[in-house]
Amino acid sequence: MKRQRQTRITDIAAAAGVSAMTVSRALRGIEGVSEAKRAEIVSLAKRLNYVPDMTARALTLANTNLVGIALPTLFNDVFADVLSGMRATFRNAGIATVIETTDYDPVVEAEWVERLLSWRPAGIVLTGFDHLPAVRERLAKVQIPVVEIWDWRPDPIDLCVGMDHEAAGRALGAYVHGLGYRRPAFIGAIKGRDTRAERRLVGLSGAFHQPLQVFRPHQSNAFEAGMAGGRMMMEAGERPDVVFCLNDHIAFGALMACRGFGLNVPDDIGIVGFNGLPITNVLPVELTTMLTPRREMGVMAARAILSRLNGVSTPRHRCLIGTVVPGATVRRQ
Amino acid sequence: MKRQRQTRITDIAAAAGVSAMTVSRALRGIEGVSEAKRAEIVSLAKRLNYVPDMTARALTLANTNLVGIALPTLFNDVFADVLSGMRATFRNAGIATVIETTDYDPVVEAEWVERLLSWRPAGIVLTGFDHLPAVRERLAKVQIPVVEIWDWRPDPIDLCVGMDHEAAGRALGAYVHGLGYRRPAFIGAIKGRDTRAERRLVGLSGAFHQPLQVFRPHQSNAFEAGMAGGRMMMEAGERPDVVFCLNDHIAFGALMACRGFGLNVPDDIGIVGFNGLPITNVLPVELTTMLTPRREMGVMAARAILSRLNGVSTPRHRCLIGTVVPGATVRRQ
DNA sequence: ACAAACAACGTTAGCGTTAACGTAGCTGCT
DNA sequence: AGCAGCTACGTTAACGCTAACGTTGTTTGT
Repeated sequence: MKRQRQTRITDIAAAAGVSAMTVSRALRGIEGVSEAKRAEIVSLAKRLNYVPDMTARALTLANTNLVGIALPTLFNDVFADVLSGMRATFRNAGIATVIETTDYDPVVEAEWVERLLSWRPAGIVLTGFDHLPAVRERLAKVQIPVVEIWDWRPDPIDLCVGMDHEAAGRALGAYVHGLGYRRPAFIGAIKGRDTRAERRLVGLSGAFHQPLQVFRPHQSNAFEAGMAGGRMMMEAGERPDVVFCLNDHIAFGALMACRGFGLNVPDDIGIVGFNGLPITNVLPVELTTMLTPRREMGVMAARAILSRLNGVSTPRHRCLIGTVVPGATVRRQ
Repeated sequence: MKRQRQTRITDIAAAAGVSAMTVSRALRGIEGVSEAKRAEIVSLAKRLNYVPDMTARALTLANTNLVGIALPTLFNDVFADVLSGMRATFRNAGIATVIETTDYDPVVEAEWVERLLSWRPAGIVLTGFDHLPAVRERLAKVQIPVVEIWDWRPDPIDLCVGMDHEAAGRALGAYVHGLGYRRPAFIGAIKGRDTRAERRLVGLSGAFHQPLQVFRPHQSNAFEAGMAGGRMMMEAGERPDVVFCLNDHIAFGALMACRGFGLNVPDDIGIVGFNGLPITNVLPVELTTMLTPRREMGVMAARAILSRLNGVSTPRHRCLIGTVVPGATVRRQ
């Protein structure tokens, strides 16, 4: 369906009896137009329902104020938090954001990157480091700032603001190991989907000097996955004395599953979450977890891009750290 | 910062020794190019890292494949569900989506609409009916499909796919009233923020033939708001016999608060949620709630826009309904 | 054998906007 | 008076791409 012809800048120019350039200047607030004429043009533009055409503007300026952001999912307050900080920062800088969810699929991400690039974005934010080689190559060649967030690796495409999840797992594991737990388990998701979680698992193993017993429910919802994982754990042979969960929502589901089986937390089994989401503040028992600097991460990622856009130098790496939140779902020394 | 000069279609044309038009045809898969030449051009485009420029394409075609979607928040699985259905449908139709969150602020929405319109979108999706008059006027004039979702009203700007929240409240209230409850309360959010919730409240009052005792915690997180609301309720004078919550997450928080005060649910007090989110499947006691057709709503909203774009006639209104989920947080007859 | 039909291209012009440059008229100074 | 320096505009060309139309060479039908 062909779009209806919109009011153009020349229509206003004709109506006002001036040149298109004067209208352009007037509407953009650029000097070189008398105040009387500017007021007249602005009111005329409003009356004629004029809407500037960014596609044309982008064409002449060879530049847009768009930043694309790829996240794995929106069904996770973690990314909503990151996004919130990021968008607020970009908005204050007059930059519009375009969001995409990849559902943890690098192919979806790759297709999105191609689509996005064709809109000439000013910057790109990607979650994690699991990209197709083609994406890395493409973005390495394009001269626009790229930030990889949430995860942390030594070799970002361009910039990186994230967490060392292996170190986080190690820190959290060390804390719990220090409390005397010796038979750890892990409830996660489908193998290989969430690489960050897998790396935390590596860190946990390191802290316990042994591999963890791993349960991988396939439910897509975190609460349900947690409950299913908890049940798998109950029905497994050897019962662990503590279970680390991919995130707090899974931990909550696991907690409910354990209670359903008549187990006492933390006396019979310890439960540990990850992220420190608000739900932990309303649980019947305070969840032991690790608070992650999500909003801050979003803000810093946005600032990194803004620095690049303004030609200010910015460190290639930013490695933030989480904070262990001692709770009552593990027995304390 | 001026963007680096990208490979243009004419660069490829020069390299291949053909005209720009032939390259354009070859890359878009339009007939009129021999297979041999097309293959050569495609491989050349890849080698030269060519990225088509949508801003230029949109300019000539006076058309984009973008649909803008405004949602109040992403910190709510309801909208994540709606969005999921909508994006999947649009994606299958080859349409890209641009998301914005308004944080329930009509002013933010209005600013976004202006920004979006300047990108010449093919369609617009708005949540609810709380728009600035200027937005209604603007969108009524623009000849692009607009769908208002989630809520339902007789006078949409263009199209409407939603729920009659007053009727939903009445239905849910009638069910609970029928169970013998007579002193209803409501835990919501800041007054006037979520208009749909307010209209459900109206429906509830209707079903009970009396106004509800209303508690409005100010916490932004739903879990925390629920717990705070529950506490407010405990500390209030007259104790209700049943409390309706704005959504399931608030209901969970309220449930925890009630338990914290030593109350038994449902014997001492009934608790009712809204939406039927997955968390209800892992709660220690099955939550009485109303299941809302969120994903379906997203799919239908997207289809409505697609119909318009394809010139197919589509009904102006679509009114979906929720389903009462009888749970164990109210005593059953 | 010759026109008609067709496939495979090329040419032109235009989409709406803005950077860069040009120009007219006025002001103030010597 | 004459000129520099300013303000307030206008003109031109270009951004990258594609619709519409034009052109060439080849095939097909009779």
